[in-house]
Amino acid sequence: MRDSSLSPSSRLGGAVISDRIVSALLEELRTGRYAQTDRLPAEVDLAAELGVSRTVIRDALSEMERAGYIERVRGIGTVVNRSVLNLRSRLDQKLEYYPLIRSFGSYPHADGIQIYPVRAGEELARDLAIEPGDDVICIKKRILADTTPVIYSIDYLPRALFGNRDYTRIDLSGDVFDVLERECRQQVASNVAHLKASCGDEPIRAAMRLAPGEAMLLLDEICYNRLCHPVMRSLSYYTNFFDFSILRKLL
Amino acid sequence: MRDSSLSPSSRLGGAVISDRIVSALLEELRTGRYAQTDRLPAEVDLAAELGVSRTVIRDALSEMERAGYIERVRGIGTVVNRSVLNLRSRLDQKLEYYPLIRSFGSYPHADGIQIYPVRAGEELARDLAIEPGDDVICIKKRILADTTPVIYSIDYLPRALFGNRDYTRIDLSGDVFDVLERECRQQVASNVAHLKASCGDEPIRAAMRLAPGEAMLLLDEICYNRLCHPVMRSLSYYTNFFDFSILRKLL
DNA sequence: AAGTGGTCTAGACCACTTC
DNA sequence: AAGTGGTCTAGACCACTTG
Repeated sequence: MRDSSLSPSSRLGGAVISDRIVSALLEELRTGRYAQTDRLPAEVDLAAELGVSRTVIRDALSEMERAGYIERVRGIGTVVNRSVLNLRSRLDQKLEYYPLIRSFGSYPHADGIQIYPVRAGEELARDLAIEPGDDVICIKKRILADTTPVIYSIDYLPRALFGNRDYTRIDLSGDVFDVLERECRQQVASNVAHLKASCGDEPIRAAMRLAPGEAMLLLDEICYNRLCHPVMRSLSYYTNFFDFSILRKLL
Repeated sequence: MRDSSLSPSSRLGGAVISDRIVSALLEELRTGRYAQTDRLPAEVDLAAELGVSRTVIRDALSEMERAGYIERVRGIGTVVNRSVLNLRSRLDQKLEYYPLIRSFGSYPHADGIQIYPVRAGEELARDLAIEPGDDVICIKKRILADTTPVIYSIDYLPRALFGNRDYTRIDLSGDVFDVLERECRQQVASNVAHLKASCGDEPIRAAMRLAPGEAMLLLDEICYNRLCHPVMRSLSYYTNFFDFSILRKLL
């Protein structure tokens, strides 16, 4: 029943048409035909115009609603939230800080890197779904945007992720997400972060060049791969260089 | 084609069957048949067992995936994320702090309440989609959990939301979400928060009884109703009494 | 080859809002 | 009454993973 000419050349993994529709609608909303409107056309109209079934349109709109760009109201229509549309630095959507720093036009790099092995205690073992006493690699470093210190990060990676290789011969100094992907074939799909405000201890404050009265966001995170298996625990201190936003919705 | 006997007595607004399925599955995952497993049955099996079409199952699973409880992997199945399942205090899901404080078994109440009118400046007017110079009601207060100060909040509500009524005769001292709903017929559907770490100024630190070296989360929020119209701006200082977690996912 | 989730169609009816 | 989004069915085929 499906016209396969609609989904050709799909080297992509998952959604094809409906993802393309999301991109197209976001583009139209930002700079195109729908840039001035606060309502999208009715679902049936969109479906007719784009030559797909209403289900496809609804899939696309569901994704956009999940991200907060629109709100669908029964009997009314599809309403646009322009404020959300213009947000950058969404803490709930972005996981990696290297691309984030680049998006500000700054050059991300690390210094003061320390790498050493530790043995997992009770808590770390539970967090990483390993046994207490198992080997864990700890990576501490300071991240700068150009010359400004913006993050102090402490990462814990299960030694087992590197198999039998000698991890001391692997370059662990770059973006830890790249390391995980390149060296461990692990993609981080989601991440649970506990949020605190922290002033940090003296060495960290000095490293981050904090003025008195300045505080940092402390993100205590566990990263999971697609199969919901933990692959990393991180503690990251973020200065207020970042203007993180998050979308909060009742579910 | 639809058997209406499946959706009886639906005083509920939206989803009926699929919402019931979400609740049932979450219950089974937490304390029932699926409490020990890390995979849910295949979609077709769930559909057959529950006597609904696969679409309904997929709607339910989509909602659960959005919340982070499960991850669906093509060719593999539906994987459970037990860590997310056990989270409380999700900053991305909860908007109101009164119920949150209650969920810790504490009694939420406010003191030091100040209410006064202000005129909107450029920024506030833009945030609230009103004109500069328009009347805005400012509510400042301290929130306590039992006897511990946990939040200092500053709320800005457009005067126009109260129509012609004399707002000084309205009780604005309780949960501001209740006030919005009861007095303004406005339900907050979503909320964009900008996150900072802050030490606060001296009066606030004193009011919150902060020790030296303690910092607070500062949430700078704009609340929207279902129609994506802003209804409130808030600045809230949260002490680390709260252990907020958030789910971060690539979209 | 078998099994899983992902996409899509075509059509039906329900619930809510507005005129 | 007309229009909107919300729910649901029944069935098809695609893409990926595993044995």
